[in-house]
Amino acid sequence: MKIASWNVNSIKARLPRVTEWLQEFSPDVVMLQELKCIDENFPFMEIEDLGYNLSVHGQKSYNGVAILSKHPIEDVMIGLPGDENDEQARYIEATIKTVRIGGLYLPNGNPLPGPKFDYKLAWMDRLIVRAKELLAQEEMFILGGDYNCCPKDEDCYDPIRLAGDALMQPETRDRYFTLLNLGLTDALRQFYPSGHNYTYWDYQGGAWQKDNGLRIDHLLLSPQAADRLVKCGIDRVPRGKERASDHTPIWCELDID
DNA sequence: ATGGTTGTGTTACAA
Repeated sequence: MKIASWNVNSIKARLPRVTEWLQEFSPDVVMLQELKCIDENFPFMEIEDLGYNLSVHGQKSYNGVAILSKHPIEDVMIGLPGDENDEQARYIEATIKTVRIGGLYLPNGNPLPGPKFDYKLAWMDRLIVRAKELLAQEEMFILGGDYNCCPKDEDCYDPIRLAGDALMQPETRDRYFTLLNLGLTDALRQFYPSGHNYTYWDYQGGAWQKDNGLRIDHLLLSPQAADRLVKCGIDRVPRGKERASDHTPIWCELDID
């Protein structure tokens, strides 16, 4: 079963890129982030016509997450628990076959210090709580998406230049590594233990052409899912196309029916 | 070099 995550930076602007990629790559499950549209405006038909079921958690202009699946989507949970006043559409969780899938769009957190960075850290604390709850069930799960976190300096093309960015802060990294220390596995690093494996390139300054990227999209696996991990990779092809998202898909394959 | 790009939805804000 192929499971992917992609921050599309507007599903409406990206629909041609998304549909061609679904047909070429044929993932079983996809977590999408930054839909930038309300549920009613999501292009359901165009994606359902390709054989995908859909669960969408949209929002006007900003954020928005979805899960696509060739298999039935069950027990959908909208929103990350822990703050009833949080109205940003950044989390969706559902069960597909025997795997619990959590699709997330972690807050960017810039500028810092300030309320946006505080919100990011609080959101990460809530994600840690949710990860603990899922781990207690001792079943297969994946927490995937745009984490807006460069775990290490090697995950950034110029760590000096971006040292002040929220994606690089020790407080951000500490919380990311707390997730790993709970027992989650960074799927990509199982196959590419070190080096540059970027998933995001800024639109500005020819970042893509210069390979000035960041590794900020991650697939974190529960121990039961990691036991079935066959392969993981980053598909750079969509980033090089016309009208591309600034992110490109990350995917993994699990050995399950 | 205090800029640059893309998207939403109105011309400001987020990334």
